[in-house]
Amino acid sequence: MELFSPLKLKSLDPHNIPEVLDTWFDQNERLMPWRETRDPYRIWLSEIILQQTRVAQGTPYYLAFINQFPTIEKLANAPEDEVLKLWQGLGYYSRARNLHFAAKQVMMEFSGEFPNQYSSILKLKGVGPYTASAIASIAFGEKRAAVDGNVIRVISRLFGISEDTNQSVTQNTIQKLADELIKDSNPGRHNQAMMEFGAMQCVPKNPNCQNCPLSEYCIALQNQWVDQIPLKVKKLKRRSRYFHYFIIQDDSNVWLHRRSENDIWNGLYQFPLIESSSNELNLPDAVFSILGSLSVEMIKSNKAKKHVLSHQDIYATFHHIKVKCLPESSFISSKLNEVHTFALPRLIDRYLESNDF
DNA sequence: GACGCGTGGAA
DNA sequence: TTTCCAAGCGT
Repeated sequence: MELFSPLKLKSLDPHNIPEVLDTWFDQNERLMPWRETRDPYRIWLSEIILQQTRVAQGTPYYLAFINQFPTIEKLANAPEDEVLKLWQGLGYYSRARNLHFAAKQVMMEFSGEFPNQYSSILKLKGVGPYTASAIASIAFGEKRAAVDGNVIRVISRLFGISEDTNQSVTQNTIQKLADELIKDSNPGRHNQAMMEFGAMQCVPKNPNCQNCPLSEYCIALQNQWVDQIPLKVKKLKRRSRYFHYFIIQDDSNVWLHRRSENDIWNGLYQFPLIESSSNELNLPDAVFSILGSLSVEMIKSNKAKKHVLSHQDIYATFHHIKVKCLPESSFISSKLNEVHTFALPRLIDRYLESNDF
């Protein structure tokens, strides 16, 4: 089957794309800690951290993990709390749990030897087709096209694919083109070049097409479709959730609440809260509720995206317990156990840093 | 196949 | 201010 259709254009021969890309990568590759090694453990760790995460955000976490867990064995032997604590603030916490689980998988199911081919790497929890391809190609030189968000964007533009890239049919088309492009390449390097190109040059918004080494190959550019490709049919509307946090403490303790499953921040710790659908909160009811039913699950709702703090400054006294609604900063306690992984860690930091209680 | 999961930066 | 979205995956 001819994947690079001659009918599509007047663009140059797509078979030359990998070489052009390789030259571009020579001149534009960014230095990253995980690019200094072919240790599959480190490649894997970096790939998990970078899922849906920018390099700048993930890099400090990568360094902290390597520092604390230089080998996969040390990671596997650590308590899960310790792994989660190190992940604190990065988001998508199931990645941390799966990371820990997979480390134990490697120790138990692979005798401590990191799996060395796509099919077995794919068995690791938290590793899907993209990540398995990336590890197999970068650490072991296997010819697997790793297709992530960057590659989807680059290929859909180059080949003028205007269909919805959220559809699996479209993704299959893109995967085939990616498979075609990786032939005759150094696969690990080619994959990284594709992703780097998407991240640096063929960016989502306002890419600099006037100064692009692939402009002559780009069907989207020739048709002035660049700002419409890749097409992603938008889904659900966002909704706001309002979390009113309370700090409840006596002289030496602060009340913490552990969130439960089927909602955001599963298993993480936080101050007890009242959730409402608007920014308003009935204080007496809220205080009564928070003190009377801390063990009762708060009302849950789906499709949440944003968490807004109430700024009302509320103060009440129940016996010897002080209750205050948290406006972005509050008071201090030394009794927050370090092993807890907090939702909204920056909020906790502000609490710890203040001295007015 | 649709949905849920986090955070921070950019426009 | 709001919206988008960034090296995806599990259920």
